[in-house]
Amino acid sequence: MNYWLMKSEPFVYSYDQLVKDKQTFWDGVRNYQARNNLRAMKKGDLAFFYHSNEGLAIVGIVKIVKEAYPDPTAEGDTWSVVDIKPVKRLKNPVTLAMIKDTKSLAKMQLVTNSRLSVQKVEEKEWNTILDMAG
DNA sequence: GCCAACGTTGGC
DNA sequence: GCCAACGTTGGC
Repeated sequence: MNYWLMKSEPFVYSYDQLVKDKQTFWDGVRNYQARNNLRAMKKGDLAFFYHSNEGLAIVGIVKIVKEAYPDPTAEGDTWSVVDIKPVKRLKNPVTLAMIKDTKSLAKMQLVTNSRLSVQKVEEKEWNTILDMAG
């Protein structure tokens, strides 16, 4: 089982919207690294849902319910999407500033490669963030 | 709104 | 295949 982190600008697609929709396909990824991460996801994997630009925090957890298939919004099968559904909202969002202040999280791609929109999260990091969320 | 970091494109 | 130019992302 692997852990991931997916980013979205809340005014484009927020965690609230996902809760409302119950389930969605994660489209719009146009970066090879991010796409490869999407393709590495397995059904049942969990991912943090991060709000970029506004909020700058991990706000919730989502579950991968369908593994990668061709992005219906793109030509051909170069790009992929996965289906996700909300698991739970974090009691206390974990902000980027908090993550940056935490030594054991300094190696997270969120810090070192902030532009990557789909990232892998190590189990230790996952648990640390869960602790921080209360 | 600015700008740094990064990825992609295209000329050579 | 290199690298300059350009576009996009995302933090501040």
